[in-house]
Amino acid sequence: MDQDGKKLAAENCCHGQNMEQVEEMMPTDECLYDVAELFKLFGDSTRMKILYALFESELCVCHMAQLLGLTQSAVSHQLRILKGGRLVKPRREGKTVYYSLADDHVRKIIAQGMEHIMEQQGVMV
Amino acid sequence: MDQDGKKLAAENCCHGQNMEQVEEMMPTDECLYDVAELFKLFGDSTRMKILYALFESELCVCHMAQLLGLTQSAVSHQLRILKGGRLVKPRREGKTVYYSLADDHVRKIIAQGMEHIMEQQGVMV
DNA sequence: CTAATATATGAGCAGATGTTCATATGTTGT
DNA sequence: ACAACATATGAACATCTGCTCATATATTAG
Repeated sequence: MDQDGKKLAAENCCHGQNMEQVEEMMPTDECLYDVAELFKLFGDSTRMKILYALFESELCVCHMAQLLGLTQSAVSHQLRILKGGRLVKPRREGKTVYYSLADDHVRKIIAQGMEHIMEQQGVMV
Repeated sequence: MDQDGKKLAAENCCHGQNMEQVEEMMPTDECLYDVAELFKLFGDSTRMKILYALFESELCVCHMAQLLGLTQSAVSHQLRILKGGRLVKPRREGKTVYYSLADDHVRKIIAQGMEHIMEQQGVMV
């Protein structure tokens, strides 16, 4: 029993588990939070569309909007978020701003996700 | 001018861009949506904690709750979502249910995200 | 069957998120 | 300076999300 008078379930089940070991290899809460925040950036179809559109070459905001069938405003808002997360970087040329993927990691992460989807579709009936 | 009497911005800027080419290599909307949905699963710190806890070995629900300082209910709700997305799989043994990562892709994706975070922290001042 | 334990789930709620609309900022040409 | 164009941003709003609480289901022991 603990101080509250209730037995903690964890004390009774899966005794074989080495909890200390699991706890030791866990990253800090802050680190896990940051990773989650990173993946959150990829977790919206509008942002994913934008990122994928930038896979091969840079594009200006208006072209992205046109290509993806989105409002200029919506694209701009999402680009702001992506820029904040260092997933894309802007390059100004006169009135237009060209965006491109910030680094190759972004490409790798998306590719990995895409792979996983494809595999699952293959497995699905 | 288009039919609405407004010029489309995209017609005037970045003339050098080959939009057809970009459009051709774009995956279907459905595919992009699925990838976004996949990443959304990784985009919550509670779920990320759970996934990372399962990195090395399977764990039962109550142990996850204890280890991560979460309610059993909260963990169970998130496990349901993760299971739905085929990121984890359950194994029943008597009263307790052990969860483990569904496949190695999950590990790879998390590792890739973690790498990205580490790199950025290195770059930061 | 009943009690105890482990997990799952539905309802309700508070906070986060993405879009639209209007408007501001920045750049170029006249 | 002014007009036109490209982009950015703030406010408002509707939707989505994750948590808590209560309760249901499943399994085992007695």
